[in-house]
Amino acid sequence: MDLFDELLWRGLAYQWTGEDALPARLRDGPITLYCGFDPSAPSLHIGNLVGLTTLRRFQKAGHHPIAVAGGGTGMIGDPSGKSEERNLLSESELAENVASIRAQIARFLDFDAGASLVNNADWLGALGYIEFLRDVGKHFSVNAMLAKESVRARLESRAGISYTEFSYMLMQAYDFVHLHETAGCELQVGGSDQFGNISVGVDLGRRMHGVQLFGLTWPLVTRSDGVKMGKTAEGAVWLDPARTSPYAFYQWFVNVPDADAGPFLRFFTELPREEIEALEADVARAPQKREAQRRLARELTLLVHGEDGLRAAERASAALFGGDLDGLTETELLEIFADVPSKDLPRARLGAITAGEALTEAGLAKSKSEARRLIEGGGASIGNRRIDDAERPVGLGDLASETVAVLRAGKNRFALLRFAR
RNA sequence: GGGAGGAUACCGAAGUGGCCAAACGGGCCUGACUGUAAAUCAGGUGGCUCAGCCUUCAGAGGUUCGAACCCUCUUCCUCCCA
Repeated sequence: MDLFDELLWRGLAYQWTGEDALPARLRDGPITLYCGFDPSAPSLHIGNLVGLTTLRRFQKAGHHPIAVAGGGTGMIGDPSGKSEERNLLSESELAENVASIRAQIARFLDFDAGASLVNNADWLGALGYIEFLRDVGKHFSVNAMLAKESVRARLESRAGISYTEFSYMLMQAYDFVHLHETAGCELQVGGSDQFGNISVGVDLGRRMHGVQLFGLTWPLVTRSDGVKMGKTAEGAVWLDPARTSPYAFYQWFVNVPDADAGPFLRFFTELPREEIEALEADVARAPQKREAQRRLARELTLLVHGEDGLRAAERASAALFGGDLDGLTETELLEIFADVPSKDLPRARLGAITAGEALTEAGLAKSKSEARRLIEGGGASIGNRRIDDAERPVGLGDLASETVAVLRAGKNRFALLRFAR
């Protein structure tokens, strides 16, 4: 099975330009391709995973991936899928973000073996306006631009679209052509929402240089239960362990609905077809074991957080979901302390702090009222014991070990409180 | 430029002087049932020193014993006329 067939099988080839010419070109020999990443936050998140793993697949198949941090386009703002004009970041903020994202991309791509990361601010920033209008803008028809879905949606909305965002697609198209000129890049990959922007780049390549460029998009990844991709009650699931612990990252994948486990294994992992099909059969036969979800979580946690991160995530998960919370030792609890949401409190508060306050301090409830409601609804416990009174103090008897109390909200939200001496 | 109608909690949307911390729907949280599912049913969904109190109904003033609701000004939005 060659790369393109594999992408088809995995459901990653959703829409592409050039019809049969693209798979033929891929069979022809190594190709240079790129995928853009939005540097508007200092960390990538789960939503960027498909792009990262797709570039990785190409590199493993002998191609040359370029990750493009949109430091320049990030200063403009992509109108695709946005209902209103977005806030622009400063140049220095973007530069900082690009720097921290580089380390995350390095986990997926081998920069020593032909992969590279570039920041489009480097060439877009140097571009003169007149030069740009003359060399690039000349090739675009406003009539055609107005017909693009991303623009049309905004023209019809009350928010409208600024000239700045309207120009976005020209910038992205120019990126493609520039990468072709400087690095021989022939293919741009992205999510299906990018197909419009990508095909504009393909057109520009033909008009400016008479070359055939290609675009390939994957489908929008969604969850069958409607949970937003990479979202939890606490917010996005980030790749940065300081923002989302390996434990939380791992847990997000363990909790993927059965129906999505197979597709996600295909999208995100490099497991071979037979193995994925076997795991899908496992889900059908014994869904309660979550073999597929566990494997998915394991593969991705290993890739993103390394051996140590995976070990910590599995250790914490086994301890908390193992059933016997009271059987945990101080050492075990301290080991998982860093991975699970947790907080240190002075020993003096032991015996004085109420259960409601403890839940709030631990971050399981946003306010004491919410903690109270949680308790009244029977959804909170310390160790394995349900809390029945928000006012009852948390004392020595509630500790699972010498210093640590294990709090739980609902079925699977845990937090630790440590009352150190 | 003239005229009409709007702005309510995460979102949508009722309410138009006291019975309003504010109906209903969605979302979200929790319980039961389960598989750390789904579906279903039930409860909850501003804050606190919680049988009470405090801050909310675009913003600022005012009328009133009492205002989300009435009046004035301001900001923003929609529609009609030019």
